Amino acid sequence: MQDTIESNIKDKDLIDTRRREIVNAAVELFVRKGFHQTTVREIAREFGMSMGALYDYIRTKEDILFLVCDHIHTTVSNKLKESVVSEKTGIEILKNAISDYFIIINENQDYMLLLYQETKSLSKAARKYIFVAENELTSIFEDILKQCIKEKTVRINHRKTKLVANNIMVIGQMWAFRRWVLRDNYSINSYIKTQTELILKGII
Amino acid sequence: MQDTIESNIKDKDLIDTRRREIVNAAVELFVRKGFHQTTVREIAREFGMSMGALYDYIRTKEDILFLVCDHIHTTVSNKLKESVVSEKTGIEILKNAISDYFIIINENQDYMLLLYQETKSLSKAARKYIFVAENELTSIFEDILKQCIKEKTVRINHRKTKLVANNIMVIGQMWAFRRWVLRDNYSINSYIKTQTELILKGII
Amino acid sequence: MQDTIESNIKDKDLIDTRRREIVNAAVELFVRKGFHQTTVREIAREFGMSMGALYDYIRTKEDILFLVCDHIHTTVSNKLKESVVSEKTGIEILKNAISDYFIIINENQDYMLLLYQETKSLSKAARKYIFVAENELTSIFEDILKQCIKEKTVRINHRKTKLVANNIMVIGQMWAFRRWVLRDNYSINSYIKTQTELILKGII
Amino acid sequence: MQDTIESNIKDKDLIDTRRREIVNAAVELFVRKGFHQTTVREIAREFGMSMGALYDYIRTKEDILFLVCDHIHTTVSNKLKESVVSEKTGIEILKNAISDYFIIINENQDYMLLLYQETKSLSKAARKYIFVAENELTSIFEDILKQCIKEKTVRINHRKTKLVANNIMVIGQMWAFRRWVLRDNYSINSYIKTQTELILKGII
DNA sequence: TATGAATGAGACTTCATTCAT
DNA sequence: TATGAATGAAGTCTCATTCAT
Repeated sequence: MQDTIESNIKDKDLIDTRRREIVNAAVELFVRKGFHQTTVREIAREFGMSMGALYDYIRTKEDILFLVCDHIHTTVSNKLKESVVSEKTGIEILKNAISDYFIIINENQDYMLLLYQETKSLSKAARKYIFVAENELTSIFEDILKQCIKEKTVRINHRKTKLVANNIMVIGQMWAFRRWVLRDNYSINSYIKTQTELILKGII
Repeated sequence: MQDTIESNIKDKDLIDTRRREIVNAAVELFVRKGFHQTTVREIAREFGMSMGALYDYIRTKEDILFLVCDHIHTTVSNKLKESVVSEKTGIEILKNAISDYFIIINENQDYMLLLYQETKSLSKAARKYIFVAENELTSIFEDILKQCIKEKTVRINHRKTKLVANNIMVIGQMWAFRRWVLRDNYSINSYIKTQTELILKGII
Repeated sequence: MQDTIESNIKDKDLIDTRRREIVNAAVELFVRKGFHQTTVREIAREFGMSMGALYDYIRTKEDILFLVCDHIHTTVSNKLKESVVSEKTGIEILKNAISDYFIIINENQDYMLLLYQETKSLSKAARKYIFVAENELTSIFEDILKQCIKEKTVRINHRKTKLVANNIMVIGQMWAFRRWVLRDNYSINSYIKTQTELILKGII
Repeated sequence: MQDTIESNIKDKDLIDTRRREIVNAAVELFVRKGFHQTTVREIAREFGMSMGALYDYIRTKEDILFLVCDHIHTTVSNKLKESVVSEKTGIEILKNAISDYFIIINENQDYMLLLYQETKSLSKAARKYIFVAENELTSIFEDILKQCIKEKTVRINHRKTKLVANNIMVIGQMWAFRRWVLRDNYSINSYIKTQTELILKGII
């Protein structure tokens, strides 16, 4: 979806490379200072090129935020999708998916924070795009739950799958958002174990 | 805790009055445009006084954000605390508290969003303050859970109370953050009913 | 028509005063360097206030150009209108009007140059406004010519009045635009005398 | 006079070819958007070569403007010079020259506008060059007028020839500059007819 | 001779904050 | 206590020009 953003540069591969570099440069700054507090100048410096060069690959500062958000989401999404492919029973897949998702979040805590805190600085269109991507992710859990229902290992009304899927997502993100509270009492592993139990008890 | 913020004005009562007005003026603007996109000029206009007057009651723009965040949190917090006072059994109190908290969130959706999205624009000290207040709120649920454990209506390890309390908070906030997804399938009442079931099943 | 331009300042009189100062500051710079070569910083410096203050009275750089163009046109226009009020015969009024207009141009050569060279840098709306004002000026000559026709001192088809009026305007402006060629052979007075003769011979 | 402009390229013919292409590319852009609003990138794109290649044939953006102005002037000038060669009486030649010049202007209205509006963006030296070329053109009319005087068909002081010649030029250019006013009432032919009458009446 | 990515100075504009009244 | 004009630093973005390939 990066093709949406115009560029002065003709070499498509170079655009990809440089945009990756820009994302890398920006993400740390955004995490540390937030989008608004980070200046384009700083990003260019971190990027290692001139401001002019930076602006050859994007059109506005907001484009950078979009690239960053898109990157984060794609990373998380891809990792989760990989992990879900499996031949096991629904309930096993669900446990694994929860575990994998929570671990991914744990490994990308800063990025998750960034993703959810700066979304509102995006244009409506970009926000919508992220929103859709988020829903896709949620539907992964929804699908697993539906399989569980079919296998009769989970006894909830079909209508509730979306809600439970969202619960899982949110409980996962909580590990990033409330880390300062949880850290004292839980490792990521014990967090996963405990939360999985609570979730499963609720739906079995 | 507003005393933290310096003011040119001597009359304490006047400070309180004016600051309430400032919060009222700012909150809608922040909700609509976000903190950074809102200018002090706009706030002053909405406030109905001059920029100079506005700056007699605060020291920086960030102070306004803090006042707003504090106000929102206090509102929610007070409402919840009121509702919890009761003579019923722990489990009844828990159900009521969940219901009340979720309803409060429903009635203050925009404010909740604001509270969690703009927090990072606050200074470290202010952020800490909000953080502590948030924890206080969480501990309300924790205490109820502990009472339930004592009454043996809830069978979870004592250690888990904090986690479950946080889960409740987060599931509640989810109603504000994912409203676009949930709105189609749930009213606030059916949301409360279903989520309460899931939560309770997990811990009983 | 200055009311079209927005301003942060509430005091209407102050707006007028400051805008006059801005016009004075800008006009010399524009004459010397042209609109595009003049920076807002230079204008602010000449204006004697900060850039921020400058932007309290206008919204864009182009606004300054508009103010300048409007000012020039109004100045010329007013002077000409004053001079035309008279009790003499049409032909006398015509001679006087030509003379006055040419003298006004002579006294505002730089401004005339500016007016006609930078017009295309204005927005369409502003250009239209100047265009209309220019036509008003032309119609002054047209009206005089019509009076002459009525008095039978000028024998041209009614239809031609507009053309002749435009000729007079253009011949007058020529004194500003081709000054380097004409200066060697003509003073403004001999220029007026000779051109008036040529024009009158053409229409009598 | 293009030799004034330096070039990296050795092949003189290639320089000429490419510069003609550059002029063709630039002139439409300048007409449409003005010199300052047109970027070198746009010119290169229209030119059909890279920016580097473009800069092999010029040294600065201003050089392009000069090439364009020179081209326009040369075009007009050549066409007029062609048309003047004749064996007729002075007065006939004069009428023809006026007619031809006005027709040329009519056919190159946009270019005339460009020529006179962007001149001030040229360097002093380039401006001078255009200025001299303009004078040459004027002197064509001057010479014809002198011939008329010699033939006693025109009765004006010798000194006035330059003035009248300039009048003719300016009245011609007026067709381009005031086209929106004149268009309703005149075709180019009726414009020529009427203006020629007025001019001749003035000098006979 | 041709390419086009890269440079970097500088342009316009905004806005939190102050201070004379 | 209240006003609002003024400040000026800082922000985003553009674009003529260069240079390695």
